[in-house]
Amino acid sequence: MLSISQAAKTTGLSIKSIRHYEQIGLIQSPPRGENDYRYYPEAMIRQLHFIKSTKDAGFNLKECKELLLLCENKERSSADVKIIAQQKIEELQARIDQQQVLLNSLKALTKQCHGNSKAECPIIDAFIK
Amino acid sequence: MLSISQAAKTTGLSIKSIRHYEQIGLIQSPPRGENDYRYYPEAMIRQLHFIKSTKDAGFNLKECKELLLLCENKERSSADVKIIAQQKIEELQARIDQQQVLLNSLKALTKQCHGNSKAECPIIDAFIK
DNA sequence: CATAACCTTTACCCTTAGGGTAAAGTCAAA
DNA sequence: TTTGACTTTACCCTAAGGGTAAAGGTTATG
Repeated sequence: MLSISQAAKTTGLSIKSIRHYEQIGLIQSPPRGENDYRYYPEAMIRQLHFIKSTKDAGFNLKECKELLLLCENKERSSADVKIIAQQKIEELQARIDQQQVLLNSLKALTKQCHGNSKAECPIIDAFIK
Repeated sequence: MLSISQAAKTTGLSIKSIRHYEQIGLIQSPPRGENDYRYYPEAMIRQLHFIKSTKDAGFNLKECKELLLLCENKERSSADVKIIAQQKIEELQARIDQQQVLLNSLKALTKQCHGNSKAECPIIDAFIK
């Protein structure tokens, strides 16, 4: 049984995050000692590891929860997992594309700006329109 | 003098946003009518337009404020504007790169998943480690 | 054994950029 | 005049925690 700081250290999560996950129901409440401290059994440590991985992979906590449920469900079909992954792929792609558009126009504008001590500035001008 | 809904319509901002910008000091408080309604003179409408443009260009409100100040400062140097734009370019590029990494690994994983009715799933397996 | 250094708890406020809603007052048109 | 549209302030909500305080528990050292 690990204390919360030990759990944080081995999973790479912060103490705040672990408590937060409990609060929003992403993990269950761990057993408490007589001192009221949280003590995490191995099964919960494994869950926390899993959450860390999915979070690092770009999933939000709601999606992490779905994946965790699938992870622990032996009746799952890999199709269900794949659907979630594909949705995230599309979301990521859309975000990247959108940011790339912004980046390109900002680059174009910036290239036109002399960047000197004068007030005249194509970047500002573009925003005034 | 435009009412807040007229200001919102012509600038493409929401009423909530306009009030919010006032609250955080991004714009000044507009004059009020006897009815206590906000009425926006043309100069403020131009500011709101400018804010809409910079926001659409990917800047956050703090940066919008900096740009607005530069916009209204006739002593500005275009170099100052260019620095802000270049910082945003780097920030956007970093975010895109990071998301691209996530996207690539998620794509690789998803390609390996059969997406059938069986429980075996390389995506889940990757997250368990 | 005492005390310092560290750990844990709950609770509260903070972040971004507003959205949603309520209650109350105001304006304009039929 | 009444109805519908508009405005006001005020409050709670979002995601994912970070920071801090106050209080109490634990451990290591002298």
